[in-house]
Amino acid sequence: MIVKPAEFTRQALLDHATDVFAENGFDRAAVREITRRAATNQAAINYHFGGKEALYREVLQLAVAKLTELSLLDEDKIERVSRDEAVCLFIRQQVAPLLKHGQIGRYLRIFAWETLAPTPVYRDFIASEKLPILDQAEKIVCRFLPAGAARADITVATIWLTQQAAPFIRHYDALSKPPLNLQMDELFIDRLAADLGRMAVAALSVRAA
Amino acid sequence: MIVKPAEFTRQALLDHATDVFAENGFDRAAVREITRRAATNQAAINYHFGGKEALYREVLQLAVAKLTELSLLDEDKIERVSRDEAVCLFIRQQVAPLLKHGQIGRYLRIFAWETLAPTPVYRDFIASEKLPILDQAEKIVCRFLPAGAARADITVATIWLTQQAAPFIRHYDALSKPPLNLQMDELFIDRLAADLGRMAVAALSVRAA
DNA sequence: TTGAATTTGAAACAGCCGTTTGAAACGTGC
DNA sequence: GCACGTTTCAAACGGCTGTTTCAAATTCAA
Repeated sequence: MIVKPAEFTRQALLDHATDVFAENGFDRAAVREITRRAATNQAAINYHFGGKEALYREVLQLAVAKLTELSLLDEDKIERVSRDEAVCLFIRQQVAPLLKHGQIGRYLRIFAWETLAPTPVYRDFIASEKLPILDQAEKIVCRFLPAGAARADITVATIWLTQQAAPFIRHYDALSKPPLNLQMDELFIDRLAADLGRMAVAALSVRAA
Repeated sequence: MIVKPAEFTRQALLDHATDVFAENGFDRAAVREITRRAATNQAAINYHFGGKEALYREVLQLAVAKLTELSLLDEDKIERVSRDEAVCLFIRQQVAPLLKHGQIGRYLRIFAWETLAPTPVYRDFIASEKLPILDQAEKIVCRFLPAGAARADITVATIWLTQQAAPFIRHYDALSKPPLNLQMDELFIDRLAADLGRMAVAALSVRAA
């Protein structure tokens, strides 16, 4: 083995932990299941990370890192492109993970669990490290709302925008399996992103008036 | 003094079970917590219902019954009013539970858990008993889509419409507690329903072209 | 090669889970 | 008052949870 075997175990744990957390959420995820998939012992999690919570914290950090890295938008670009285009790009980057469902989609699924029932670990996490997605969404929304828009209106519109793609992440199985059997190929994702983008632009535009 | 009849215990179990299931989802809901709140013994659940799953099934049935009863729409009305009005009424009935969060909102919260991680009980339930919400949404959506719309497009738009209010059900705590402290009074709900209604109408309208 | 440090492993720990048990307590008809 | 079916209760069951323990294995430096 090229790298240290210990590091290999660590990475295997992180990788399979991401799967199990995405499938079951933090609470229902069993450390025995994670270590079984990583082909190692239960004690490995406590040795390498210090416990289930610490492992989860590291997965969360990895998640935002990957999502940020693969983002179609950054703070500059949001203000360079038109507001309609910004919305479409934002929607597209939310829908994109449907394609490689086993790769990036699991990160979004972890956050989907957290929006329903935030764990203490997640609360601490977002308290210390701001999520770029939320900042992006707020910036975009503010380009549609009137200048003196109330804080509540901004928050409502921001939550709305961030959640536009979420139903399709959650209903992935319902869409791809019988009786619908939709093929989650590039064509479908492109159309879905385009449709949702146009819908979001239209919806946000009525808030501008 | 009135001693508690068996029916009283049954009702208390159903009521507090609804709370606990809404708060934690089926898996994390503990029968010990339910029976503790209902001021009775753990064995009561198995005596009155036959087990945790059977109790949950009964809660689900009660949920659709209540939601159907309080619905602003029925099959007739959907086609009598204008399509825009139908959308607004549909959105309003989804947002309304935010007001009496402890009463009907808990039912929506249970369904929110199920959309993320369907339990076997729920799968059986929707297989036998169709949810009126889904039928309503599909009927409304079809009034916007072209006549020969593909099944996939209808489903995507239906899922989209049913989930428009869901983020605010899920983020109830984030909205009503610091740092936002939004008062979930009738005025706020009215404005939210009106805003979301107009946005949904605008979004669905672009799908008609 | 030797010795210390790192990493892995099987087993056991305490705690919570849903369910079962069998004996009390209860209301009810005789 | 008695007996009977109904309802409640504390206790215990087996199973799963995350974590700990400590010996064995491995790695790496001297």
